Amino acid sequence: MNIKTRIYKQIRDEIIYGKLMPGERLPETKLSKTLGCSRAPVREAINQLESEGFVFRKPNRRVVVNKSSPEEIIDYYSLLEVLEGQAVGWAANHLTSQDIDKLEDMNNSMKKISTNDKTYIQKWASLNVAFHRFFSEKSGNEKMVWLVDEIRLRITRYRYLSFMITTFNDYIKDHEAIIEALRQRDAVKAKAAMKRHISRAKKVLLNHFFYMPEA
Amino acid sequence: MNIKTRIYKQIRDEIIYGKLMPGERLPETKLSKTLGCSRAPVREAINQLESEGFVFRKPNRRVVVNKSSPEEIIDYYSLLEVLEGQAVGWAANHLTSQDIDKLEDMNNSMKKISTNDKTYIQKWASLNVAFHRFFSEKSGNEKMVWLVDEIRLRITRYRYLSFMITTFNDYIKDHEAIIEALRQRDAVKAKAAMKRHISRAKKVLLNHFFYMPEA
DNA sequence: AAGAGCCTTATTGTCGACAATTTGTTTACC
DNA sequence: GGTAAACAAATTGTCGACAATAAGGCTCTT
Repeated sequence: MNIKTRIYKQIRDEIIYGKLMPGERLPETKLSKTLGCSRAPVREAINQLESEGFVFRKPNRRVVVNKSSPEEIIDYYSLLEVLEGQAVGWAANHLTSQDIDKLEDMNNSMKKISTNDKTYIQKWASLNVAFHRFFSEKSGNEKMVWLVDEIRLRITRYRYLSFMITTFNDYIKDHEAIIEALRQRDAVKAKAAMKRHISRAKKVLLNHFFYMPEA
Repeated sequence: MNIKTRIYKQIRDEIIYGKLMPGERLPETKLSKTLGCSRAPVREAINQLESEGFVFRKPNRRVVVNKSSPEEIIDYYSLLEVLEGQAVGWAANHLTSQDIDKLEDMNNSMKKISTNDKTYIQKWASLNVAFHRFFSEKSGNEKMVWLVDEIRLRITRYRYLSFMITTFNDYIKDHEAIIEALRQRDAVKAKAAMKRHISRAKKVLLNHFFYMPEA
């Protein structure tokens, strides 16, 4: 693998998992020393992180980690509601019953994940991504896949937190409602169910991390 | 201005205006010689163009100009319908009557542009961008601005062609319909009008450039 | 003590060079 | 004649260096 790619993933993950905090500066020279390579790959990695919204350049050309904010969560999730809702609506028209079986399998696998399993967050996350990605892939619009992926990448930070606080039962029921609507060939209902599902995820996140009562 | 930025704009414009054709390769060494700089800024410019969908890397790490396709037009414009439609719907709730006046002014300015003016395409384009951008800016969702800009950047190639073939009257009437619906405070109607408008632009483009009868 | 102008230091922007990889071409073999 | 190995050319990935720019600190003045 490229040095650039390795560096990129490393820095990105440190941002996602909260090791690099918002506002923290990312000087190329220091990073290249820490990571044991020259500035060129570090620079490319940072440029990519900038284009993906993880970091941004201040007017003085210093690069800092982007901050988290409830507004950002609201904005991204509201767009996901619109886009994934539309994706489900489009996909509903040409999903085969085998496709729907596959969705059900994924959801059942999620149901079986035990929170005693040490890697349950990773397992849930990857199944959940696959479940959601299924719709954009079957929407018949290639660019929908790109767009939803782009947004989901940008909210990975938040979703990682979300996974640690949620009892997944509500989400699984949401998924079941979507699947049920698809079985009935009711595109409008399926779309509405997806929007509700994403809206719930948005609220869960907002409640836990920004509007928490002073306990 | 940065060398990187200058190079980026130059290459991007050559792609947009059809000077660099789809499939054409972009070797860093050759470009740096042509453009009179070292490889570093060329490389950064190309990376940015890649992240914006203008070029892509083949498996052999050669970079080539992305091809145009009717599917791509359909996909991008369909997403714009959804997103800009939603933007209008959201914006409708908090647009002041001064805001609507401003929209009307822009549309009237577009109406007055004469095709005898040599720069009429540029004038139309910038007013049209401002008109459309107004809604995402007023949608109350910052990320909507980013998303719509991102998509519109990617279809600049097509829109440039579109400007050369269209009689703008239909578009101006579409805009008027949107404005009228907004004056009536009818968000649903305004949203539908915007979707129709973008759908029309999509069809115009498709008809002229890909389904042209063998004349 | 507050602010303006220098000096030092940290950081980024750009360069040329080399190593690694891929492509294209020639040569040898069946 | 066609295929494979060997070689040459083109291209990218990475490096270290230097120049340009901005930040932080120092002195001097008021």
